[in-house]
Amino acid sequence: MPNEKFLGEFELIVMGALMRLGDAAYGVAIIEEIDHRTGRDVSVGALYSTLNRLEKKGYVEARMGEASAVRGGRAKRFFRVTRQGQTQVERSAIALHSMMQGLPAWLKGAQA
Amino acid sequence: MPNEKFLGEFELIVMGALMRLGDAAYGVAIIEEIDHRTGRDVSVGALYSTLNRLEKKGYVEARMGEASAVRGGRAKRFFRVTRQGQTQVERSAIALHSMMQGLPAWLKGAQA
DNA sequence: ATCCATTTATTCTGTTTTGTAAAATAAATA
DNA sequence: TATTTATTTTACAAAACAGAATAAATGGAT
Repeated sequence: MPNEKFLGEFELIVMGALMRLGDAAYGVAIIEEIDHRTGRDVSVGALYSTLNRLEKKGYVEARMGEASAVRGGRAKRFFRVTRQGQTQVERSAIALHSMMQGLPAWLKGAQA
Repeated sequence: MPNEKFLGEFELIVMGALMRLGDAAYGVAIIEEIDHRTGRDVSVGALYSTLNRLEKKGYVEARMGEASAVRGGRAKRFFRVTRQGQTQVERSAIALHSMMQGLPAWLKGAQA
């Protein structure tokens, strides 16, 4: 029996952003949320290819929104974490925590 | 200026194992440490290619040990995290924590 | 009313880096 | 010289990433 997979580093970051944003989770908002929390400058390509991959694996679901009445207000694609996705985040969190708990570098990260 | 990179998911796991093992961090011991803590079945190839990449980036350092007086006791290659590597683990920890803190899935992982 | 520049947004294309398994090789002892 | 512990090599799959292309909307000029 082969290994069950864990979420990649960026996949986990994106899942976190989705969970935080709830209903408001679409492209630009996700990029801004990640930038705001981590200072990371995420390219659109990086984000969407990750979202599509997560969708294919059944860890996120997408729904189409409606166009908004502002210049360029094209319809958004909103994402949310599925139950399966939630489970995967937990699995990754457990693995990471088990491995890193108690280490100074990790604790330092927890405070910041 | 492009983005500074973060450690990958498995890279972070390996760095954690090195920190835990201290002086005793070599191939088999690292694999066993990861298996023990996470249940993950790491192949030797996966481990060494990751260690070599981390070494090339200056995040770990290797030293050769001496052969041990047991059947097949070939000399081991021991690894330790460099100061730069320590910094990278912190950076990744901070990013991950900032993104995930407060989320139920993450907290659940922290307990387990 | 229609064209078109501009804006917000997603999709597509291609490349690099990371993750992985398995086979090959090496160095030791019994 | 067979067996054991260990590392190295090889080859490929998956994840991360950037940037260009495309799409769909509005606002203003004519």
